[in-house]
Amino acid sequence: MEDENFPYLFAPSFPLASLNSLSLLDQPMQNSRYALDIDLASSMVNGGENLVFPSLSTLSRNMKEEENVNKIKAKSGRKKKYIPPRVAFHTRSAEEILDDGYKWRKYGQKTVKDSIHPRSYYRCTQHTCNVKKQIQRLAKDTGIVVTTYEGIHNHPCEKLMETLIPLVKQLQFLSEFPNLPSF
DNA sequence: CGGTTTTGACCAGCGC
DNA sequence: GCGCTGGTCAAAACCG
Repeated sequence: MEDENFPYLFAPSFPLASLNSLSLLDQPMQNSRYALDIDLASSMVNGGENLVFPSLSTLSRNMKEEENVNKIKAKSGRKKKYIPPRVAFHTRSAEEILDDGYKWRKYGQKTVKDSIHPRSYYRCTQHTCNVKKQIQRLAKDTGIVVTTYEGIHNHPCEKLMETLIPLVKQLQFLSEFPNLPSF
């Protein structure tokens, strides 16, 4: 893959569940720079990996660039809070906790202005990894859950590895018998 | 017992 | 300054 950061940015199951209706929003949520509109209700209709993966790859690259630019600005410029790039997923779902393949630890919850529903704060449980996410319901449309990610995972997704490792082992095993009929 | 959630306290920006 | 708001800390509670 051309973007080395991409595989660690988002786990497969989360976007995969929503391939059918992923689209870029015109207006990003709050202070998140990028937003993706996802409809879980129409999930699993067909596989559209080619649709999603390139756009997430681009997002990852944009976030990295923006992070670098902002850090340089923060160093040389005046005292302003550094806001890291964020990505917001809009997901129509009754369930708030969407499985994105990573393990998270909740570290806070806040009632936010102009919304009945509280916002929850999560951190990636991997000690070396400081990726965070926020979860809240959209005030305007309660059916929509907004999941905002901040940072890029510096380790692979557990769930992804769980499924991949047996496959790789099997391939290694099969490769020891080059005369086997291929499929 | 170890990890996670809950929840009020605390703190840092921002606008006035 | 001062109050409001959003983000984080940390102690206690909770749970397998």
